[in-house]
Amino acid sequence: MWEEKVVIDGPYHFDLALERLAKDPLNKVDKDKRLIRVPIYKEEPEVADVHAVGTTDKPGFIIRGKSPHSKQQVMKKITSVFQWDLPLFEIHQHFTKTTLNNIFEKHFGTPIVLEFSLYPALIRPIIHQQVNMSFAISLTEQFAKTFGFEIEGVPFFPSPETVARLNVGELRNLRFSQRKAEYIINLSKMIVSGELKLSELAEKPDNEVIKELVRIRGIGPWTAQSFLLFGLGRKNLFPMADIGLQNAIKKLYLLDRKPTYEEMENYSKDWHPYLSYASFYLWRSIE
DNA sequence: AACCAGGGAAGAT
DNA sequence: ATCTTCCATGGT
Repeated sequence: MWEEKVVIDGPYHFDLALERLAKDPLNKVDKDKRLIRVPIYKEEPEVADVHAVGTTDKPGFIIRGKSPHSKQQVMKKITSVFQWDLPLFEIHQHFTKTTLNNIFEKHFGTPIVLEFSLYPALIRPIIHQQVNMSFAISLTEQFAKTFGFEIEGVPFFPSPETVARLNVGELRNLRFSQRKAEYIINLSKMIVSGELKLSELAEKPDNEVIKELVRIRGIGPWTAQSFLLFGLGRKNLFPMADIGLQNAIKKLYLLDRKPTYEEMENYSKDWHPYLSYASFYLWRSIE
């Protein structure tokens, strides 16, 4: 058992981040205690606790882990997942000059918290394709709880090896569509065989990652962009196929219909190179 | 009951 | 290359 305190530059509104994370039952969040229990995916999976002790302007955290042996690794993972190394001030500064000014002020300091591991970061958007949010969240929960495992009550996604051995029927029983079941099992098989190496994607530029992922059946532009945004923490993604983004823009600009791709392209011109944050805050604006 | 949902593949033009 | 249709299931 070890404990470490981290102080970072503000703004960083941890409570708003927890509020969003709490919508997913797989996340073990205690908003009153300002605490989240984090699954750490590594050789020997373990759980770490992240506990906020500071304010939005002076953010501080206490991290508690199990084995001193893996402390370095866990701290590095948590720092990157919670994006503690990215100053949000500069990003807010950028958006004050744009049409997203009000939205950014309303959700001031909300960080993008990444997926806890790359494999879930790819599986989750596939599950989320085309179905409403509550059903998607329910599917994902059943998937993780049925085929994954738990440590100290914290759910972990199954490994690619486990999923690769499933048959379509086992996922159909959880109300997955035939196609989605095929997508997920085949993708897992590709990871197991080494045909797809997620950790290597992390070294490549956005456009190459998209090019490589889109060749895989079941992964289109939206899913690849989502992986880059929430899996790799890339800063400049704007998934225009996303219904939520379309609705958020419709609301922001008071349109009587969903925007065309061309309109979205035009609106987003001032938001580079932080399109991921524009996307994220637009999603927040309709939640 | 009808329409929509944090898309993508397959088929048609 | 770009547009249209089908997939498939639950929520509102």
